[in-house]
Amino acid sequence: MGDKWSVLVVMLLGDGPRRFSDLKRAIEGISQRMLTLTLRGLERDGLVARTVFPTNPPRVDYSLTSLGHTLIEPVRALGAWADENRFEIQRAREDFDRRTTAELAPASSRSAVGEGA
Amino acid sequence: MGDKWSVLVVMLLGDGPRRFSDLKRAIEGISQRMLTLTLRGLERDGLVARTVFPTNPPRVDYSLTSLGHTLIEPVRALGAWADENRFEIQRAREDFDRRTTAELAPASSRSAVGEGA
DNA sequence: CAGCATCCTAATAGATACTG
DNA sequence: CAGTATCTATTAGGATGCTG
Repeated sequence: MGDKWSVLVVMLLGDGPRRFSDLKRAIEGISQRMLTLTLRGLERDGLVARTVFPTNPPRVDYSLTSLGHTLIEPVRALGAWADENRFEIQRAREDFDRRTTAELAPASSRSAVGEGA
Repeated sequence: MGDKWSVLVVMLLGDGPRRFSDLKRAIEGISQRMLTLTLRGLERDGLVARTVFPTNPPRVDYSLTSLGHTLIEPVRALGAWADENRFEIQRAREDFDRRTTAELAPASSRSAVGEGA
């Protein structure tokens, strides 16, 4: 998928299997519906395995498949990048927003101007 | 951002600067509106630089910033993963969909059943 | 060429209530 | 506990027309 919930779930399951509500608590901010949809999507793609224990109350474990495990490394690399650069990105955004909020105080256009090639 | 258009743009700009319509042609399937929004977003995050040549007709180059360049490697790793595993994922999806389309011919539930832990 | 503005639709997220 | 069902609000995205 590529969306943020899927990324978080894959990262969490990288440390081992987890139960539904366990994931729900761990993620914080995700609705139970989105967690269901996310897990269903990951399961569909063969990244996550779903194991039902027919106990009462019911228990369902989610774990990464072997394919899912191969995803961790590249995803982690990207996560690390995001983490390392989040302040620089934040700063860039603030700069950009300040520059473009000055849209009403002209005398300067929005972009760098290049020399004719 | 993380969306697919941004990923594609970053990959393309990894090979060097490109002009707007150049990108539009290269991406194929992107609308001019989405390309504008995507570039604006990347510019805002400090990943892409926009250079205007005040010629006639106007010319605008987009290129990766140094921050943008550091993104290429992790993004490429993820892209490589997706490429390597796309058939397996496709197969997993077909399996999953076949299994869940049989939702109307029961006598088997949707998931693996675990032994009681 | 490189866009911005506007309109409109379809997909998505999120909250809430209910079930085996 | 682990969901499903339903409804609403927000968003993404495409199409079109206009400008410097």
